[in-house]
Amino acid sequence: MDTTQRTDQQRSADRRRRELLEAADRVVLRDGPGASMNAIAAEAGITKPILYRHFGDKGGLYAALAKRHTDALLDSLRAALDAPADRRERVESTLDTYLAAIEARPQVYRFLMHPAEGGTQNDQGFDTGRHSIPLLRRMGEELAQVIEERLDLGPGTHELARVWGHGIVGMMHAAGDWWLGERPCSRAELVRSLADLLWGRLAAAGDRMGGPGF
Amino acid sequence: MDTTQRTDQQRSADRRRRELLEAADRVVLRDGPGASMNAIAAEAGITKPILYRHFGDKGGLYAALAKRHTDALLDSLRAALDAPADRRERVESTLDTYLAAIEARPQVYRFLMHPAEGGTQNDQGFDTGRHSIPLLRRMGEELAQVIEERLDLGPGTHELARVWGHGIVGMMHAAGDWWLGERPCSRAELVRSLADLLWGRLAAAGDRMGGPGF
DNA sequence: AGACTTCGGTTACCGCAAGTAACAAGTTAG
DNA sequence: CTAACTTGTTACTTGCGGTAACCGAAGTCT
Repeated sequence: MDTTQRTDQQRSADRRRRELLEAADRVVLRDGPGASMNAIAAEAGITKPILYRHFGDKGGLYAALAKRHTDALLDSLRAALDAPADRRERVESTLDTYLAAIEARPQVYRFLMHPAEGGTQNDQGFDTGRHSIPLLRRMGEELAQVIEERLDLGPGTHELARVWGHGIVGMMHAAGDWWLGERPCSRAELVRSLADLLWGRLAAAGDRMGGPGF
Repeated sequence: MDTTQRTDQQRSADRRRRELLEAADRVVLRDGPGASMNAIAAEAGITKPILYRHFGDKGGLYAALAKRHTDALLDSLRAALDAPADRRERVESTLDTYLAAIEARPQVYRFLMHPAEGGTQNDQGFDTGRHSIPLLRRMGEELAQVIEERLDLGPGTHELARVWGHGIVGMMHAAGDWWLGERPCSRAELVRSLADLLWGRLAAAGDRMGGPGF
């Protein structure tokens, strides 16, 4: 049981793990987030206990699965966020990247936004707010960091950037979700509308005559 | 079986239904959204099949439960949205009302944002985006309507208002969720930061020196 | 009065999915 | 040859959503 051996075994275990994840991916994309462990095991050509040996429990598997997609999406978002262009263009391009991703693979998206699913009885001692979707949290933090790095907002920049990061991500997510369901306009129009919102067009708009101004 | 009889029965059934809902409420608030039908029935002093007679299935019960809270929250939001004050004040008051609500009763909030929970295998032919939380959708539509009624946004007002409605609600939700978990600042500060974001401070902020402007 | 429906309710069950225990190779080390 | 470890299995337990079938106490019809 020397070092090289150990490494070999771990290598093999990692390869196996990746195979299992790919099988799980296929099943989840086919059957939705309610896919059973049995089904996943069958797709991978093995049986349940092996899955449990590798991932602990269903949550572990789903977390691992989510991490893959989350990382991938975050990478492309980072690219859009880092492109050499002015601020507005970059914001629009980031929004568009996100929307294009959820448009292209709605099942993945659906899975990422739905991961909790308390099978039996899960965490009772809940932290009053920890249930948020990991992907959203990560995107929020990431954006917050970018904002803080690049914008000069005076004192309190740190907190402000974080609020904005999570807020903007939430805006993008909710609008995207609604848009994906109803498809009321093109992606480009949606991007433009959201960027307009962030650019303060809500505050600048004139009141409609008749009632008190909004 | 004349009309009065029928009415009496229905009245009684409605009262019962309300009692059951209140029991369910207590259990869900105590045990979280994973509360079992057995537990709810026990809390109500009866057994499962009665719940099923009243609500069809778990989804029905949860939908009824969610509707109560959703309606209540929407009422208070409407009040804030309709108050006689200028636009910025009204936006801030609406944000604050929402945040105060989720702060006061995080369990209710948690439940409202989590209602899906496909028990067995549910809707497989999924509409690619219909899984969003009903409360968020309703809030988004409501806000969209208010925006459209009161703001003059030129051509395309209707679509623009809806995008903004859902986007703003999503911003509020995500930021609130994050805030509730980490409590990085006071509610008032959060409200101010979000309103600033909506007022275009992101676009107006100066670049930090060193990198390309965000 | 006595038979007949009709509530409000219960027990006992089905099916299914998560998770686990216990066991059966095959492989490598000493 | 045996001991330990990896990889896999079968078969089980537990718990939940959901349902079928039964039960008793009312009111109703004749």
